[in-house]
Amino acid sequence: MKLTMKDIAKMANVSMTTVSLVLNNKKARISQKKINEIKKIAADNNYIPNSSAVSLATNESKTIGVVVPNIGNPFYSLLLKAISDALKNRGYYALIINTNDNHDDESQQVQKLISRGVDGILLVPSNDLFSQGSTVVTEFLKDISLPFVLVNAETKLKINQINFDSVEGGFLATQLLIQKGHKKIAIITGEKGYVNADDRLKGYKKALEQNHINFDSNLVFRGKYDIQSGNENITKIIKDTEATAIFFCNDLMLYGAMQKMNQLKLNLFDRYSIIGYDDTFFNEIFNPEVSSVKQDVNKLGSDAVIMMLDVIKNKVVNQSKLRVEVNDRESVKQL
Amino acid sequence: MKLTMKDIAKMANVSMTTVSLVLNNKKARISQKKINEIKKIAADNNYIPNSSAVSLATNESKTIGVVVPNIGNPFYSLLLKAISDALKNRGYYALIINTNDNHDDESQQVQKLISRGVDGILLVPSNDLFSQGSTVVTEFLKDISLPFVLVNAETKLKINQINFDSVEGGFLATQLLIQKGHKKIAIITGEKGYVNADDRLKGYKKALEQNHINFDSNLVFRGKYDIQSGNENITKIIKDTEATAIFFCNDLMLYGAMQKMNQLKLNLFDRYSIIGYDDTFFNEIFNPEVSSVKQDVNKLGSDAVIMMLDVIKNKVVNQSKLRVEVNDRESVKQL
DNA sequence: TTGAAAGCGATACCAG
DNA sequence: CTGGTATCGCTTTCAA
Repeated sequence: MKLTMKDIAKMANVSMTTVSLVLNNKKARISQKKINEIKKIAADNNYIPNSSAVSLATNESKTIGVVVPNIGNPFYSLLLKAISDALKNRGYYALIINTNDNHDDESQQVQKLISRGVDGILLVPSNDLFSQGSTVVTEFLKDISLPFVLVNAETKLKINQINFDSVEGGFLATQLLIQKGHKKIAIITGEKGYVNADDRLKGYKKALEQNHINFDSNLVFRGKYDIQSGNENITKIIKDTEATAIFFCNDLMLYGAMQKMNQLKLNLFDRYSIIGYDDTFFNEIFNPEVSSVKQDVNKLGSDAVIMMLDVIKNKVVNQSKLRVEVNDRESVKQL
Repeated sequence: MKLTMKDIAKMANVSMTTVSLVLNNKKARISQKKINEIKKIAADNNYIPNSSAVSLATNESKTIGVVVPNIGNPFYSLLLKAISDALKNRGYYALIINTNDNHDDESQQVQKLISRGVDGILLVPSNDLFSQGSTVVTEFLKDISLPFVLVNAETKLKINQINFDSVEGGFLATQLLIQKGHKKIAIITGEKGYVNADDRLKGYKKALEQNHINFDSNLVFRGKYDIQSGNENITKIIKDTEATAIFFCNDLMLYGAMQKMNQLKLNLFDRYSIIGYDDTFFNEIFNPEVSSVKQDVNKLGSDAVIMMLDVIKNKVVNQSKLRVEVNDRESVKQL
């Protein structure tokens, strides 16, 4: 029983063209009288345009596909929130796909999104993808036959991408620890190839170097950016190192370490100076409040959307790198 | 340059009908030879069907609108993950809208979703809606001219809905505290009308009553289910009550209270027996690990999706209430 | 200032 | 087994 433009045209005794013009506020000089009349009929009958028809005719869907590795992870969920709000404000819809950090699924879903007729794709890539090496990454990305923006990851390819300066993040975090007198600094970064993991490690090394501290590969640990990994790695750090400080390359791993320490009836913060990464809002509920590298996720999300729409409109290639800063709270203490 | 069915038909020297039949695997008895030929052409040329056209012709979009109050909140983000995974597994897409717990927006977005041509809506309502009273709720819901399922909230209306038994949750939590000898139990529930808030309070009262403990309205506090509210209410509880235990009706408020106590250099868990609600995974990283009412969010999400598809298919009215349980860890101690 | 009609890319009914 | 063709609801060009 849904009302169509044709119905309205009939009711108003005008053509469909006129109705279309009026309802889309086109600046065709239709008499004010008709305009009012048509608008009233539409409103009274609660007319709702059929967007499939609109899409078919205009060849655009006002929909952006958003591919995310894991909605459950606080970092991604906040990013998603920023993206979805930014899209909404611009009259776009977000078709959101959760890949569970599985590249096969990711790849399949991207294809489906394309077929689904989205105008573009915001791709927040899985760690699984990057850990497969740059050949796979390149192959995958160049197969995407639609405007897309790579979000929160970096490649050397000439494609649209926006991300944080992770080298800087790693550097700043390490620098802070060094300033406070630490020399034996353990780092838990992401597994080989994981998104941003190597950059954060690079920043760590750079800070050591600038301060003439020898790099010790025994202080480098890797995890999957999840609670479990924090759990496992803290055990190794206690057992195998003399570290006085730990740099966790994401907060979840830090929480995992806290958990483990609690189980062992030890206090993570008494034993080590700690700095995390992501500045998750949970950090401020602890005692001491946890210092962390702060990335402006809101900006990442909204800038990504802006870039996406720009790409769709102007067919340009954009690259953007956002600065990060350290939110120094209480968990880093003078040695 | 995109390939259409027409093109394929031409290339294969058959009609569009045949192509459509073949590509959709309809059981029309087309000769195997042609089937192979057509499929090969489609594959070789990387044919991608235009879904707007399909939707227009079939009048279904394989898309479900999902309206959520706040993606950033861990409870909702986990629910969203469950929903989006369940939809994906069934070949549906999720059009996700974040309303920032604002009913005006919620209402607008639902209308847009309808116009967008979704097949149905999963509505996880805002607290803002329910706090406006049942007249508004009723008006709003009965205006939705599309199959929809109300998720994580309850109304007396004869509509599709799925939620947790919050009376039971309130009861179980309180019961546990009473069993451990507590009689002065403060409760921080949601503000008047907030989703599930009154049910949890009802369960609290029921437990008191069954144990012949007088209800004391001075022990009842209300918040907005966020960190800030926990912050504010714990201050009042310390100052104005002699409570020995606190029942937080969601974990975020509990975290807020922890934060405040840390700032005051006090320990929440030393001073009070604590139980939360939602069983957020963060609960297990604390010392002591936090007891909490556990709701199976995954099941809520996937059951909601199943119900949604059932509703679309069979035009029935479903109602479902999921049981909850208490995950008793370490934060409730014998008095 | 307004209308007729040609698409957009599929589906599905009806013939043959 | 296969093909013509109307149809879905809207946009847009061209004429009037």
